[in-house]
Amino acid sequence: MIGAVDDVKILQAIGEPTRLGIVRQLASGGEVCACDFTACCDVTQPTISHHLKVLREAGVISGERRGTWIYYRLEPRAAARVAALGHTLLAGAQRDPKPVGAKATLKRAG
Amino acid sequence: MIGAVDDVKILQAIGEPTRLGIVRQLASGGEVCACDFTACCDVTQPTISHHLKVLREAGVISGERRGTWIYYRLEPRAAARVAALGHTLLAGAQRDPKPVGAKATLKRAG
DNA sequence: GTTCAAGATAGATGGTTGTCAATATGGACA
DNA sequence: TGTCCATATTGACAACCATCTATCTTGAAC
Repeated sequence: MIGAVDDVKILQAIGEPTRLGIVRQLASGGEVCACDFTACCDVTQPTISHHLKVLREAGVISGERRGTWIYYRLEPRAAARVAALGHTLLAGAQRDPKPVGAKATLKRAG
Repeated sequence: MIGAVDDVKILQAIGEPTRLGIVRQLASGGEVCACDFTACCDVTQPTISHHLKVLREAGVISGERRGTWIYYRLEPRAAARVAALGHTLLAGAQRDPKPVGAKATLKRAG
């Protein structure tokens, strides 16, 4: 399946307290200056910069420089992948329980 | 916000190749015997057992013993949290770009 | 060009994590 | 009771990661 590796990267990226905080702030703010993350989260500026890089390289956010400041926003493509995965899991969780494991089925049959 | 910590745990849990594979298999299979994970993923049995424990402790899956085998399934609550987060991110990504950062706004004004 | 502030990079470090081999546990069945 | 099989636990180790301090780069304005 194409994109499976990217999904892991996305989940790894947002599966960290500071980075999930950044992403949530972006989701509610739409567009946020990098300088504001330093204020909100209890880590130093290089750490924020590192986390922004991780999120950027995972395709979760993108930044645009405007003068001295850099403004970040969420990447719709990554957001869509998380939403799709959530939908898949929810559908799978609500499905009727019917075991289909090949090995288990064979053993139960034999 | 209640649940933020749990979200990180859930994302950390499914943000690993083997574990995401397990979860995807559960989503499509509904209910899977632990013995079948050993076959699919290219790791040893203790490693699978370890990953199942991580997923269990994050509330992503639950297991039920039936005779010799243990059958795992997805936990609807965790699946719902992923779906909700995906929805939040998608909504935030599609929002009109309007910077709201307090610090940045102040600086641009002054 | 100089200065100042925003952001990125480098290097170091302590903690976490994925993996394995070896062993333990616990149900099923003879 | 004893054996077999599925699963869990233990202990060890290498790789990775989040964080820091210090320093570099870059754009703006004087």
